[in-house]
Amino acid sequence: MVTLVIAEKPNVARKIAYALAERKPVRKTIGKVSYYEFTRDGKKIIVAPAVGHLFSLAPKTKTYGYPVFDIEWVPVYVAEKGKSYAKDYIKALASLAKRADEFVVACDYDTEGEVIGYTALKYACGVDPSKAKRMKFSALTKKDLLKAWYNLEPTINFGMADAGIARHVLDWYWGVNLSRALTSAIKRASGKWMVLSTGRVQGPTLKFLVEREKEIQNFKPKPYWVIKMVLEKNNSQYTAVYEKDKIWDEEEAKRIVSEAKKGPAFVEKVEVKQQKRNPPVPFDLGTLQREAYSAFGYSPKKTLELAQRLYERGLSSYPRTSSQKLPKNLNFRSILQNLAKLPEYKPFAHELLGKGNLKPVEGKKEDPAHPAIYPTGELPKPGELTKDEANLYDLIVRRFLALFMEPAVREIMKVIINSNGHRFILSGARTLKEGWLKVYSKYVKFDEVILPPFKEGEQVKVLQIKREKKKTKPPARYSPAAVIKKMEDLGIGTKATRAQILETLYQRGYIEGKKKIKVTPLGMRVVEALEKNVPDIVSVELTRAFEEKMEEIMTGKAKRDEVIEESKEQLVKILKVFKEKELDIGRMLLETTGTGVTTSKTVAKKAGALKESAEGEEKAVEKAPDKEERRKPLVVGKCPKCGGDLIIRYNRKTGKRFVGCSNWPKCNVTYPILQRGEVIPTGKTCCNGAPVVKIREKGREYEICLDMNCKGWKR
DNA sequence: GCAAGGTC
Repeated sequence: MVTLVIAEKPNVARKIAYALAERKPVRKTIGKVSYYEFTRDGKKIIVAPAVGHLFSLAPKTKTYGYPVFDIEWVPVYVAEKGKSYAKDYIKALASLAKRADEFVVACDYDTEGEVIGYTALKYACGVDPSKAKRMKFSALTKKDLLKAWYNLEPTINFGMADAGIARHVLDWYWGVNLSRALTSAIKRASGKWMVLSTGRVQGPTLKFLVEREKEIQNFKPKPYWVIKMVLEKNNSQYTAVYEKDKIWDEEEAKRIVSEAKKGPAFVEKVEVKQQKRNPPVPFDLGTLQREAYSAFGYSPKKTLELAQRLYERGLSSYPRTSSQKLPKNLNFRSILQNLAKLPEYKPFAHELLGKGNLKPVEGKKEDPAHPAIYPTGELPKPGELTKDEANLYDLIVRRFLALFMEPAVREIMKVIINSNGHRFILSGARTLKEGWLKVYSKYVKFDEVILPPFKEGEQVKVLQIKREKKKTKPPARYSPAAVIKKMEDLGIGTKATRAQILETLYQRGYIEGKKKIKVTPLGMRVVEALEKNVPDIVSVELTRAFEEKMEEIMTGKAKRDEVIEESKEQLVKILKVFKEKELDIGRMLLETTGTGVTTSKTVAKKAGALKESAEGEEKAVEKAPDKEERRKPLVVGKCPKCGGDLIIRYNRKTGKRFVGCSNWPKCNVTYPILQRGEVIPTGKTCCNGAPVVKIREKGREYEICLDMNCKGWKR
């Protein structure tokens, strides 16, 4: 009897093995994959990892059209570029499965974990998922893992697996079909191939950015006045502000100033309050991403990458967590002892080690799979970390140290000055007791405005009372960190995907600006087009609806395939209408001014996002009354056979481009051409009069002859 | 090529 235990990821496989093994487990490898062998209660056990999803959905037949609903599970490395690392893991599971006669899924206990386990069993191990048992644990401690091992669920949770599968399919149906529809629309209107996309998370994210953009565009600044009193005490000047912070009427402001100037001014009241400020809570990923953005200006994606690197070096814990709580059984003392070896943390760590009871503050958020992010106590070797890694490490360590420290105590002082019946407020604030600020003041700033003592009733020496004209400001643009927060608040995306989805919006040319995000005209039009035709996809309600359906599948109130079928029928209708209006929608996407209702006149001139545009194509849309004549194609040279124009054409079925003669069908000259990159005519010819074109792709440029038999032919 | 979700 050999039992194969499948973990969600390598690190967890190791932990499970160490927890379940009676002695030290034996680590073995297949390819690059480590797995563990050991015995327990006389039973041979192998623990092997997946690396997240090993299988992904892909269309059964390769077409470029839509709608497409015929999909299947394929290895991730087949479906997506850059996933070749998964190959070894699938191989390893397949080979270990041959030796096993019992299977246990030990992935994270959530819908995705269940899908990872289900697909690994079915497609990598080649076994019936209903034969497998389930290890159910919520912490990776020895105690919890052993308990789970001795209380195995008899089967995997098929409700959860079905809900998860439905989520994958629905996201694919909606996302891929609508992305294809958008891409197709802009191609029909412009003749240009440009990938557009949307989805259950991209849609609403872009939408709230668009809403902010509109608020800013429509914003009319409104003037108002503030009144300030400059006063002197102990040879220093201080500025108090009028109790009403905005005065909308200038005459009123004038009146207040002239009345207040008459004086006399005296201290009406002094309010002093002490405020206790508790340490900040442990880092979940979102909070870390926000803090790293405000401290260092790192994008959420960059922060996740840095945190992942620190994790892989063993310096900090797993980053993709939404927990704000530290594990109860973590050995804080030993972590602190190690951190004390680094001079910059030594005084703080020593202070804490002197305390009897080490109790960190904790936040509200929880995560069944992982605790909050903390330093492990492993120390970076000198020079091991890059500047960015070192910055993030410092942030994580200081945050950790702060958790155990005393609250800071702040004094807030408010002096109310009355001058001829008008009240002005002088505010001060200072830190009385630093507490955790000692270690964390690098990353959090509190105002220090120290006021001299004031007594109630004392006369105030007023130097000046003045009014200042100000204007209301439009709402601020979102920063990348603020987008992540907003997504969290709306409950769209996950901790692991939000940063990447934001990057996708940049890649699509929907948004720009590294710190202050601006929606491009293209981004505005995409939301407009979707709102008009597929309002569901830009609404967070779609996520809510999916969640409800998943809940129903899990509880057995709904069937997976019926839910999928229902969504498919809904999409079929939507996509049919979309297709009929494709050309209009495409034209609308190209517009950069106006409301988007006008059609062919206001066109592609400023479609700045169309980076691949070739000269001469853009105006074509203007005189575009008819379906086929709508785009003026790019001429790359003269036809060697009939002297006609050689133009870029697209295969109707596959959407692929090629070079063909404008006199087709009379002349049948065609050349294949690379699918990627911008094509630039050179005017030169080569073999048998075939044109030479320049291809510009991702900053690279090269010239090729279009004749495949040419010696210089590439690809 | 297109989604969103795990993970390196």
